[in-house]
Amino acid sequence: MLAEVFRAHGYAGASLALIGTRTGLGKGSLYHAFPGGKVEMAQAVLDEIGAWFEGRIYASLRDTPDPRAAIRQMLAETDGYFRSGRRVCLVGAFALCDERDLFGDRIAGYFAQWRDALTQALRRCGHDTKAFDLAEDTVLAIQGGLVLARALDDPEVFGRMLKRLEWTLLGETTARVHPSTS
Amino acid sequence: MLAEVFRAHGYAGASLALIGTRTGLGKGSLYHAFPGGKVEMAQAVLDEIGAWFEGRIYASLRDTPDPRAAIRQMLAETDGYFRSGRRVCLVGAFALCDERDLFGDRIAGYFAQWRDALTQALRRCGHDTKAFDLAEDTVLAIQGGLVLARALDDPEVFGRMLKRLEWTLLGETTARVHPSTS
DNA sequence: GTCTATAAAGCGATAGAC
DNA sequence: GTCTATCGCTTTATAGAC
Repeated sequence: MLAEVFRAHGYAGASLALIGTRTGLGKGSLYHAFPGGKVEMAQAVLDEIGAWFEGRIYASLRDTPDPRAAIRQMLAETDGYFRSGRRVCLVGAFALCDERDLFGDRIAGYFAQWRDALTQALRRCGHDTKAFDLAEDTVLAIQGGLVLARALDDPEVFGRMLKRLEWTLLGETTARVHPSTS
Repeated sequence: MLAEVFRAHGYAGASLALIGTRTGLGKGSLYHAFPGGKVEMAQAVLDEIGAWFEGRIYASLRDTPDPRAAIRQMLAETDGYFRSGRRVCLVGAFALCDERDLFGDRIAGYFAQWRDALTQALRRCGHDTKAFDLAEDTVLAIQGGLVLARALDDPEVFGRMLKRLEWTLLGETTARVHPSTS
């Protein structure tokens, strides 16, 4: 709920008045829950997002005995989380415009953990030397897909990108066919 | 100059006081030059950016007799424009956080023109059916590279992404060797 | 714990002198 | 064309009643 206000309006655009309206709480209640004010609210949201990705995506990528299944799960969870391109990545948005300095460590951690967990999974399913490059390119493409989908107001950009990722990460030893080559 | 203030602080964060300081002009002068206020200033900046890319990148991609040279030029100009990953894409930032509705047509136009011009160039050098997908993936990767480079505070992310693009777009029929496979 | 009232500062924008 | 002064509004944050 709190996260959605930041997602929809950005850090600067999410005024306390707006947050109060959307959460149904007065400023007194908000400052009681978050004595640090707006900065602490955003930090809590970023921590919540980080925990969600850790539990649903990163952990499996690092630990599962079936890395290919974990990668497939990553793509499916990513599609669901970002509502197939209709939802913005709050961490990416904070990195670009809003005071990156305030949340720099959390922003960097979110992306570094994703990249490193995916690198591990890729190493365990054949992509030895290319694992890091492939992981970096994947995390980066997801962010770019969200930017482009929103800029063009066309969520299908995001879906096409995920399909290409599926092919790149899993397709070469799978029965699946790349959509652009079928 | 005006563009740099928006780039560094976002639309919401670029207050008129800050703009006045950086440009060395008072509010009176600013409103004389831009009667529409802050919205008109941002529109002028977006138009200036659009014209720059049209002249330096899009036009060559569409019209040159040597599409491979135009693509190489695109990669070089892109690297230079974004200062090898140290500079943010204002259009991408506006698309994500700041009032996208105010500048939606300019934002969509920027990316659509880039994608379509690149599609034309790719069609003329062998990538027939894959040209659109490849162009979309390229534009998207550049944006993602900027997000990730800034999030991780590591400009080299952008350079590695450009190298991979060079390989994907031009490498297969060229003597160049992909850095991650050499 | 939640509310209202309010403080102090910053915002975009305007008016008018020069 | 550039400036200063100012308007009206919104912002974050606090104080204190209940």
